[in-house]
Amino acid sequence: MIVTENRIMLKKERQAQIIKQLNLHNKVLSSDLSLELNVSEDTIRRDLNELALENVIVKVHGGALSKSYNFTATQADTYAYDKKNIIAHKAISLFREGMTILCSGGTTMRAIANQLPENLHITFFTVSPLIALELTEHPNVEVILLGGKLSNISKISVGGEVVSKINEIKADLCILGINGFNEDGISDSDYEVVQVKKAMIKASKQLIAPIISEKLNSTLRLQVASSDEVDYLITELSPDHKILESYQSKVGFIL
Amino acid sequence: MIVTENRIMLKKERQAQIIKQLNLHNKVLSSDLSLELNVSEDTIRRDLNELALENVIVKVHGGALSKSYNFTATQADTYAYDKKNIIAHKAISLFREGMTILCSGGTTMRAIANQLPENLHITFFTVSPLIALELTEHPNVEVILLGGKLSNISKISVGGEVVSKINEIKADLCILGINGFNEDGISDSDYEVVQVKKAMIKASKQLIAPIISEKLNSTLRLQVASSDEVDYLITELSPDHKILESYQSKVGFIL
DNA sequence: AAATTGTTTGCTCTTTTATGCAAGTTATAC
DNA sequence: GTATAACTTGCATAAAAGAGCAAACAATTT
Repeated sequence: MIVTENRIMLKKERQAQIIKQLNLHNKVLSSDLSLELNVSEDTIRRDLNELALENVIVKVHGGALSKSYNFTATQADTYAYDKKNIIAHKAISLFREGMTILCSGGTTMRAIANQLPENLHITFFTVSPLIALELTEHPNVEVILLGGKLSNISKISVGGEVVSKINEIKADLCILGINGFNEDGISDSDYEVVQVKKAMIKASKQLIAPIISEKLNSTLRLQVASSDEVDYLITELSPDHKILESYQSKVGFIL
Repeated sequence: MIVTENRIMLKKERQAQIIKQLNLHNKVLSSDLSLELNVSEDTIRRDLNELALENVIVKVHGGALSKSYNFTATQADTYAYDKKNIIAHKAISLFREGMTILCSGGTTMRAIANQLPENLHITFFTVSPLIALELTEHPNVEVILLGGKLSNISKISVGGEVVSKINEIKADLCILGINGFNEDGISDSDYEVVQVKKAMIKASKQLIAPIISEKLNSTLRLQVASSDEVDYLITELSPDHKILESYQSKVGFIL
């Protein structure tokens, strides 16, 4: 086979190009990228979806925006917002007076922090400064912020300090912001983040996995936990929805 | 070389533009936006509706208003905002490549975090989750968040853990958010916060005290530091302003 | 080297989204 | 009140996204 003009580009390489473009212009159009990189728009879309799943970019109709293009403070798109509130409610139903809860970041966790009833006395340990701030709005909640190097992408504390600090904690519940989830369990794309999440799971009696149904059946590079470690899988769907069927035997409960 | 004529604007991008205009003018007209952004008024209306649904703007007949426009406080805020930016600039002029800076919270510190030039490589240690988040927007900055119990009022980490962690640090500069200041020095009202601030000062070679002039000559219950410990007093005023006269002999430098 | 397995890519078909236009309705101004 | 601008609703169109499939390719094992 003869490569006529352009040398072949590997997937990773192409995605790196996309990110480069994004850093440069803060936005990219799928159609432009398709031309520039000599692949079909389908491929570009798949790339963008992957990068969005890894939380590196923000995908929008027609292309993608750089993450720092942080305009709407309530980044939750209008319709996902409702779903997250449903999930938040289900999660909160598991909370009991006096509990100690360990949690990471993510928009779903943010919804939980907002919906939290005023009367509950709970101690939260969190690696997410944003969640920590939201939680301090509740007078009956004690917030312990776990410090460390702050990851630029995921905005949570990472590193050995955090992990060893987590190891000292004994929590009732662990709530993880989840990026990838399938029958095998929870996965993520950032090594540092995975270390922290693993420690969080180990430090807690029960693991709650809140996830929007559209993120189900997605896999990222690194394994965080197997599905049998998950005590509660919470989605916005009814527990007997057929999408969840394959998870019934894998996780503890589905809410 | 491919020059992408960006005639096409993504929806989110357009909505970001609208918000920008709104922040700038506090009100926008659908008709104006239609012309500026080259889309029909229908589209603008739909955008405004969406943004209103997300609670980002207030939609009215003919256009939209900025959310804060409803509170009369905006003017005063913006006014103080300018002063804080002046202070931020002066403070940043003391920053050097490779420095380690220890900082607390407060709106002035926030202005500093925003104004920070992109190219500087600095390591920040901070007890403020909010400042930490703002700092992560700068790619060349390393942010170490100091964890601990999060104070509901001051929104910074406090407690023995934080203090002992701070004692392990050796920083070049310490920037404190300051509530009370007079010829005797820095004072504050929260015991826990004072402990943290004292530790921060001890851990740093130089102490920077940024303060809005109107807060000068105020005293709070607890002493944080004497004025001769302050290396740089930074206000929005000219260093030779008469209000600052009585401080000339007390502190290191006045900027 | 051949066979097997899994990944990547492009194509088709269908569904969804974004946008503008037209017709009828409501609000605001004079 | 009436006129005008702004809004609503429904519809049409084009672009984009999603699902499923098969060929091409890469990585492994035999």
